[in-house]
Amino acid sequence: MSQGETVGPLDLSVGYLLKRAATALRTAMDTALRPLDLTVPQYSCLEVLSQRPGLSNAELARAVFVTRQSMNLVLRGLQDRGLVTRPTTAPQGRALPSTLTPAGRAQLRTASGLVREVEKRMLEPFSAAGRDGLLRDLAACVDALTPQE
Amino acid sequence: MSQGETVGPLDLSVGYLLKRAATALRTAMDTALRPLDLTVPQYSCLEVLSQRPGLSNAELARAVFVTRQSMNLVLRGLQDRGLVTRPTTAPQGRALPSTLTPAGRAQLRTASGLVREVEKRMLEPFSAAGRDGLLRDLAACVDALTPQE
DNA sequence: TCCTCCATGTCAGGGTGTTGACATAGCGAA
DNA sequence: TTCGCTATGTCAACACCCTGACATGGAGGA
Repeated sequence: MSQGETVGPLDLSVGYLLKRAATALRTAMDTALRPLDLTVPQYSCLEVLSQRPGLSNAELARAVFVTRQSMNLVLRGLQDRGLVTRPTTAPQGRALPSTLTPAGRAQLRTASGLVREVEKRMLEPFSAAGRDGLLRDLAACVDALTPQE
Repeated sequence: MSQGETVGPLDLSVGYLLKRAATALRTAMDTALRPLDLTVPQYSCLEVLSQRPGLSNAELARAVFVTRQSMNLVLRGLQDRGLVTRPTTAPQGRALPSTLTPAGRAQLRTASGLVREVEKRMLEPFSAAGRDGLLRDLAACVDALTPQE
């Protein structure tokens, strides 16, 4: 059953492989982050927040491509674990700017190492030029699919 | 907000772009298939069933990388709409081989055209060689991430 | 023969993400 | 000033998929 049968032209479809690759990466990241009790969305949130501190819930949601509601749950979980702080009252407007706590920064550091390890494993068979090419190709796919260019 | 701000090194991460590309493709396929009242898993099921008729629920699930339970729901929906037939009693063993009905084949034909259109749009900026290279690169990523080589 | 192991289909429960909706706070034009 | 318009945070309901579990049917070894 493994792969001896007639697999059909599915393996020749870019869409099929794209999904397979994304799923494999997601699974690998998930298992790598499990010892830290971090899900992939939680890690993504920490990473974005580290690069752009003070982002509001809605801005974070847009950056990670989820809804505000989902990001709110993620943020609340991180908040309860003391990895992220959010003021109880909005400094101006309604946006509550989130920031990493020192514990959050430490957790992110180890998590980032693990994730980078996974990416390195995935990109092992590539040369530096090949990696850049893949990056460019994926970006081209996204651009071609995005309606409002 | 669009993309003028400091996006940080996120756009340089292959994992990030992989996820973005897969999400964009999924969304595009979903909107393309919406007029036919087909979800992406339903379409995938029809496509696999067309290439390998008589597959059982469990085999279909493995082919599409979902659980038997999820595939069972998909299959039941397709069955209720008359696109797929499944015998009520197993010819042998417990497996119930599924087959496309003529209506299912017709629906798949138009759906397949729409999906192919989306893929064509995504691959527009690529040459034939570039497309093959992308295919090969994605397969390499999957292989590098899959534990049991 | 009988018995153990494996695969299949199915049911129940939980987790996670989404859509829809609502109240509130700032901004800009009449 | 006052009236929309937009954006934000939050609640509820729903859908989807997964993990866990169970009963049944076949195959292979003692």
